[in-house]
Amino acid sequence: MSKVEPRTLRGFRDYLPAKMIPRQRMIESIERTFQRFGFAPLMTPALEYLEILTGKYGDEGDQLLYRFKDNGGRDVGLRYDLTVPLARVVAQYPGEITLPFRRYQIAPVWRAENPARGRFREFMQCDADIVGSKDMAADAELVQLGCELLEGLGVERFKVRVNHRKILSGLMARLGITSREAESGILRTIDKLPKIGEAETMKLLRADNGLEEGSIAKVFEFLRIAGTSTEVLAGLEKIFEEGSIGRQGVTELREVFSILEAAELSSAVDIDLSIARGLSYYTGTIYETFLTDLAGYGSVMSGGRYDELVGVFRGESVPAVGISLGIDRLLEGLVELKLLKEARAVAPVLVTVFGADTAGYAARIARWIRAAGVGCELYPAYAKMKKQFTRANDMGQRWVVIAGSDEMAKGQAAVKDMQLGQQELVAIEQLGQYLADRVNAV
RNA sequence: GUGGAUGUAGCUCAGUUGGUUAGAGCGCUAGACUGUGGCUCUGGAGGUCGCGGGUUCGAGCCCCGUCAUCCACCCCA
Repeated sequence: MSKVEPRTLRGFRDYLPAKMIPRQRMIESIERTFQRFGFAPLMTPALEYLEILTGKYGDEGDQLLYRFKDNGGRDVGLRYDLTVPLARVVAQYPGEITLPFRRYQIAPVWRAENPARGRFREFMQCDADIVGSKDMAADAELVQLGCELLEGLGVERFKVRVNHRKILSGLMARLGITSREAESGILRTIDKLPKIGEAETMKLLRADNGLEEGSIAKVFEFLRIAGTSTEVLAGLEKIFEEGSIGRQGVTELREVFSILEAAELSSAVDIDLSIARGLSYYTGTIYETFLTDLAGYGSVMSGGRYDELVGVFRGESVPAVGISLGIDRLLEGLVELKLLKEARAVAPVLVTVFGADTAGYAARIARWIRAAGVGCELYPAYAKMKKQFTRANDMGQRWVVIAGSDEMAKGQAAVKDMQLGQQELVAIEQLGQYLADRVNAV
């Protein structure tokens, strides 16, 4: 056989143990948080009929779908997110799903994007959604969940930025914009404000979006509304007439924030009127979350309300809100911030093996240690002690259990704590307990 | 997808106006230390100079193509 060049596809990555161990721990933490909030697990296939996926993400999104014909000639696509499959499931099993339905799903999604820092073609999303509630209690609950997800991962410095589609629609109504194209063009320009500044934004609004001075003034009257959430809401209320669509958005956001404040969680949450979100299915609140210390890095967690999406599959519309954490982007972000300690070994204990004469004794010791619930690796070859110690050191294993012929003769093992540099002789029947006490104390 | 930059050992990089056998640090490995890791010292292994073509007596260096990576735009988890 000719040699095949080992390589991975652009935008796709291998996760070696040093990354995979912390990643798996993150996923476990996220899953625990989801369950603590009463969300139930759901799994759906990676492949969907293409028609399920198309038309849900906007023109840009459609371009980014991985699509092909399967072996039977069917048009299929790899899922682009976990929200559309959820909407499909809710519509497909009306008899088996009790509304409001709270589910979580942790699974990879695929987007044929141009890879960049923190952006991949295959990445894991962690989604939680509440389907079947139109009330802001659900929106607030998901924001709270989002904050706790990040806190549970040890991320302290982040900000959830919240906006509302109806507020943006209200602005469009004030500008007399009716076409969806013009609207998304303007939103795209507005979205750049934090990056390019006011003067440039004005230029673009004039040049790219063809807005008149009066309209530009209205956009900035809107964008300059700043301050605490209470102040922003008050400012918006002055702009939007009672009964207008914009006013509805303000009222809903006000409700979300009053719940967050009462729950004492509003400090990590801000209103940001420039957040637009590209996915076209959002209809209400929208969220994007940024790491405070990585300005310019993409959103690590986002979501929003999509009251019309389920209706696409069901006829009657069912209101829904969701939030999605991108674990791979977050992981890379934490690596950049040096907040992630890479770990190489899963088991904290290494049992030495010197030769055929003591291998059986070492295997028996390892069995006892494992029976005590302690992760334990048996050195997989006959090697010099020095070599085995070096490995334990490199792997970050704190305890080395020496099972040589001297120990075997006495029914003992020497346990060395690599961190303290101290060593003790322990009878093997006490070894499991001895190590369990120490490992659990860490 | 568009524009710009980069591609030399496992990693970070050096490599003078194209000139014989391509270097350093770190890492890896063996030993100094014949039952003990981290520190130190000594030796060793490891490179189709991303890949393909061209110019040249001669290419890591110049030209073309290609692939990959990074940055910006775009968009987002």
